[in-house]
Amino acid sequence: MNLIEELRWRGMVQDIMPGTEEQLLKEMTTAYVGFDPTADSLHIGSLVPILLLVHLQRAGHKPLALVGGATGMVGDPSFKAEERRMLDLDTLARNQAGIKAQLERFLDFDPSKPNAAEMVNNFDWFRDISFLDFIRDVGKHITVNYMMAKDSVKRRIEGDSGMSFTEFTYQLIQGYDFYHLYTAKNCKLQMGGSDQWGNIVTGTELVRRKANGEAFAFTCPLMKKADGTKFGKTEKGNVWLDARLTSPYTFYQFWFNAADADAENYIRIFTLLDKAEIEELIATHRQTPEQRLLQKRLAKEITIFVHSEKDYEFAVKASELLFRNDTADVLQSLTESQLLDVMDGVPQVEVNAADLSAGKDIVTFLADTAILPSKSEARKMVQNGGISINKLKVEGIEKVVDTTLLLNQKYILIQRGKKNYYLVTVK
RNA sequence: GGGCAGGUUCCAGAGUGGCCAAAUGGGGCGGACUGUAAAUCCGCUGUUUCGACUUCAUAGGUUCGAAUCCUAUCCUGCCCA
Repeated sequence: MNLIEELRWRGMVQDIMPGTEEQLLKEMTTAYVGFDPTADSLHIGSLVPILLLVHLQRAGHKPLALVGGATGMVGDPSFKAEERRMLDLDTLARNQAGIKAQLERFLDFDPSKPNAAEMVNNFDWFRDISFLDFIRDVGKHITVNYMMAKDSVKRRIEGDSGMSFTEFTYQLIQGYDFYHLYTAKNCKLQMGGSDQWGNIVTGTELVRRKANGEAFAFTCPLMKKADGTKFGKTEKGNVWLDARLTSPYTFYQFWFNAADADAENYIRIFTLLDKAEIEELIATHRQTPEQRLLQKRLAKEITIFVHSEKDYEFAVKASELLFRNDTADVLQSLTESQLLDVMDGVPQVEVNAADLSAGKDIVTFLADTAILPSKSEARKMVQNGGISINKLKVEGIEKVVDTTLLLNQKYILIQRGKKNYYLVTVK
């Protein structure tokens, strides 16, 4: 299977420019994907473009990862209802560094290889371009009519919040990136999410008009969930690749909880397992969906890919303890190191020994420890039966939290809802 | 620059002087059921020492009383120039 066939089978090709497949078969091709420095870590939404680069490199081509230092200063309006808030320069610099460090993990940057991955930052070439130069050299080639016709900006043009000129410029800036990489690094292909199609095509257009060259592109469908909700979010927000922002346990749980219909797509997109193995897994899963074999395998593969084998094992161990039903007794019998092992990655909360020996009512306790944001929410949660201590449900708001509840003389396990755990440690 | 229409709680969107912490829908959270699923059903969804307190773009004002009326400012959309 060639690269495009492989990606097609995995469901990773949405739009493709004619000639792209031929180009990839003809020679080692340099291709790039852009990453937005909106945070100092990538999240699992970025995993799809990362995997595009991984597949590309495995197929013998040369991947470029572009960090959008310049584009991040402007903000991509594509399909967004409202303008994004601007990031200050320090934040951007920090974010770029964080993202760069993460990408290094997934791609082979060994310079001795002909198709070594490279990292580029578009701030490096935009820094020295003046506004006048830009509008004369680049703006001349693209009409406003062309730019406005893009679906990606339609929502903003027709909507009721407007679009600033800054944002409107975005597609030209991104388009120029492609032109620059084409001339500087012989980069002939851009990939990205399908929401980037408009921006990408502006780039190929610039390459054609300004450099009289031919550039190619394809996009990958945006991740969607079968129930139509947004991919990549949990109750707590984004699922990040950085273990400090999303623990490996939470990360593992995210994939483990994938709906059946989604898991079949995810395993093709997010793992590098081959076709035969994936088809077999799916077939088995359809027969016994309640065993969640597909989700387990999916979660395993990605957790190891993004974190490590060790992190994966912890996550499994913790999941078993936290989700088995009869574990109130087991919990009591754990030694301190066993407990800490399993709770690795569960948010930890500290509390004063003095406070606890005096005893605190459950509502105050939950609010003080910030497990719930306010007393009224804490009260409602307890009254709804949403709080458990050491795997035992709290029956009413009269419940007092004191030292009698301590596990190993220093821990209390608080559970909010079914899936949210907090380990309270006495200081 | 001119005219018109707007800015309401997470979102959409009611409310045009007291009955408004503010309808309804969505989303979110919790519970039951389950496969740590989907669907369904139920509860909650500004804060609180439960007496109150702070909210309806911002700042002033009228009134016993304002999200609702007045003035100024900021922002957005549409139309005209």
